[in-house]
Amino acid sequence: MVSNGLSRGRVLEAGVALADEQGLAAVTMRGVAARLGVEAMSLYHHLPGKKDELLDGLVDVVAAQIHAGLADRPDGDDWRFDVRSRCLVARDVVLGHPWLPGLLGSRAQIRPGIYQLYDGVLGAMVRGGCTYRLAHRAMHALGSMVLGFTPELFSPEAGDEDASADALEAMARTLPHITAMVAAELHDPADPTLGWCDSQTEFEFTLDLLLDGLERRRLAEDASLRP
Amino acid sequence: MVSNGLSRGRVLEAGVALADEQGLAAVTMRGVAARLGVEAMSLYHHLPGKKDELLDGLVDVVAAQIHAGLADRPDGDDWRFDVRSRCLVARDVVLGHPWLPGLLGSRAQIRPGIYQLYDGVLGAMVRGGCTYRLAHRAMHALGSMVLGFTPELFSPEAGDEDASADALEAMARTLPHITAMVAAELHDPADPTLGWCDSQTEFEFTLDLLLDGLERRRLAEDASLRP
DNA sequence: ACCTGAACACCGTTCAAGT
DNA sequence: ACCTGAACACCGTTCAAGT
Repeated sequence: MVSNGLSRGRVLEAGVALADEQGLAAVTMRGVAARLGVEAMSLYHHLPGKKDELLDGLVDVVAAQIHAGLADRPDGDDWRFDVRSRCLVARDVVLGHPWLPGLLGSRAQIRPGIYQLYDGVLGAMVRGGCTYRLAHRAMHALGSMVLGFTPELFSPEAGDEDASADALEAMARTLPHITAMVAAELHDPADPTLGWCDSQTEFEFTLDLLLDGLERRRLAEDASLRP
Repeated sequence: MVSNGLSRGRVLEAGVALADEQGLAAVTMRGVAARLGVEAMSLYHHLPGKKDELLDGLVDVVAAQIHAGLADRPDGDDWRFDVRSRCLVARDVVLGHPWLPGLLGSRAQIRPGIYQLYDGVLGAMVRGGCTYRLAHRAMHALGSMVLGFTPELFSPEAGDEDASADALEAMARTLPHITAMVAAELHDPADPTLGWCDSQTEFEFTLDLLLDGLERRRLAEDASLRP
């Protein structure tokens, strides 16, 4: 036969299955190839970016599964319900691929599919009346819960310095809320303590959010024990 | 000379420095050895557990740094202040070793030094009047924020099935609050929906904690904009 | 005891060669 | 175009050998 039926999609599918069954360490070029009944070197034809592209592809596959799960999910009139259901869908998918958080943490670049997930949450919050700053902080808190990490949206790597006008337009099209958020925060000198993705401030904000909520639950438990 | 001055401590120190400078991928037996001016095979004498022991040792070094930072930190009369300062110290140390969360996520067993950190937070919360159940949920929420993960305390691996009476006694001594929490939750049939570390319930609890807190912040912002 | 050199089975990747 | 075999520089690890 002229072709083996090998394709980028089949290779990534095999990589995900291998990671699910034997962990990320088992995902080697030779291992994935063997699962497809093929030589390791054959993979390079379908993954010009080499193993980096394989690993990025694993992230893309999981991100696509999350997006598929989000598709048949109705938007409610309560932003909390909406964000909550998005997080639950994402978590449900990630539970089936427990290697994902570790993989995400080890990758240099964040994949577009992951950015799109954050963009959706951001949109739901802003529609619900949240400011971009509040939504930004929520992203960090929720991201670390669901995916085990949160990308620094403002870091130099996120928006490459050589970003062309075309690239910016494309970003505004696929990530409208992230784009708007960046614009809003760049032009908002209201709170100089926050500044440019001040991650320490973000961290303390989320920490206090949790501590305040826990104290409120503690007081409620106290009250119900001593009526 | 009869000895090279090589020791477990010096090997781990070199491993941490290498990880800090070039990332976790650079931490190879040969790489660490080269940094010490020695052959890779020499390391095995000081790390009988091989590379696994090296990686566990990196975790231990960072955990020790956090414990050192916690030592000169006064306990306040507000549990939130106490927990907050513990989290900030831990985060401060982890920022200097950004490879730690990924490493923790990839390790099978959780190190005693990490358990001790959780035990300290647990103790502060219980002293402040929190129930063990609430403190348990807080641990998951805070753990994923600071270390990027939270161990399943009740999983079979955590308390090995062949745990001897001696081992249990040692655990009760070094991890008094975790031991008490496990005991309390095992003998508390009050809430059958939670059960044995029901991680889905834990997740939804934390999620709602965040969403409720965000909604409260949103309403506060709204009120301040329209006085 | 502490350290080493040679060797083995792996890994990612290149390159020239097959069809 | 799609796939392969041989080869290279790495990796963790073993083992027999040095001191």
